[in-house]
Amino acid sequence: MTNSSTVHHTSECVRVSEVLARVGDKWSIQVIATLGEGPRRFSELKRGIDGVSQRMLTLTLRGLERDGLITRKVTPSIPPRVDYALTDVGKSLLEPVKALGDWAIANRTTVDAARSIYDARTDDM
Amino acid sequence: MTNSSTVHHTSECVRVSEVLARVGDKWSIQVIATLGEGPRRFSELKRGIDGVSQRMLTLTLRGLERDGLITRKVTPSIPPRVDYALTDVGKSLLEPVKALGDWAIANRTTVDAARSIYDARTDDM
DNA sequence: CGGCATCCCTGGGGATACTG
DNA sequence: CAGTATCCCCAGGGATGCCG
Repeated sequence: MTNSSTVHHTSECVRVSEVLARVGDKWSIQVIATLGEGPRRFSELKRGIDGVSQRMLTLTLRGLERDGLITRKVTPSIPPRVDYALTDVGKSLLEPVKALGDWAIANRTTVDAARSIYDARTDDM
Repeated sequence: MTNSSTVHHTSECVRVSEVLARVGDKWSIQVIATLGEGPRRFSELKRGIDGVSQRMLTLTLRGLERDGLITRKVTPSIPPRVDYALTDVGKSLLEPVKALGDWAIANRTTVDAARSIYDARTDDM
């Protein structure tokens, strides 16, 4: 399929880009993956995801909630408690993301090697 | 990584993040998808990928080449000619990326609907 | 044609402080 | 505890111009 499928593939690519824009940001997948193990409180997520600021965690959670990938359940107690969990849609996203993760694991050494070679080739120039 | 069950999943997530950092930028998947149809010249890629500047296209291609996902073949003629093509590793990446694309297509209306609802709920506040 | 180099500006995202 | 608000910095990336 070299030529004829160009048109519709392009429109698909835009969609893929949008998903990657959603999922490809710095923290979303880590949140999704963590919630893939089960519901978590805000502080649990913050502790579990290394290096995330509460600002970015909040923004990430808001974005995922907006897209219907996670739910946000507030328990107005003292101290307050907020639980996040994947929706069914969110869980379904877990599958292709894991596929990408498997690819990453499977090809990490290959990619790293390619980088070393490329860097070595370009250093002495 | 605080407890034992999250250990291996966390290290995987870092890898996934790295892949998404590579593939999740603004142009990489579009380049990969286009090259998935067959080798392309620089100008063909530029024309085929809407909105990309030659600067970003160059940077994207360099990054993908560095990671061993594409090859760059220079034909020193007048005018010069440069052909890009996916490597086997690059082709293998096409699979999980397409899986993500399929998810995007399958869930686009659902996600869009969730957004509309969320935005409507937050507008009147 | 296929680049690099330069300028410049936007916004992603960290650190910190305050609130219900 | 779970945020919101503010400040600030720097990398991503567009526009333009020059070169082999």
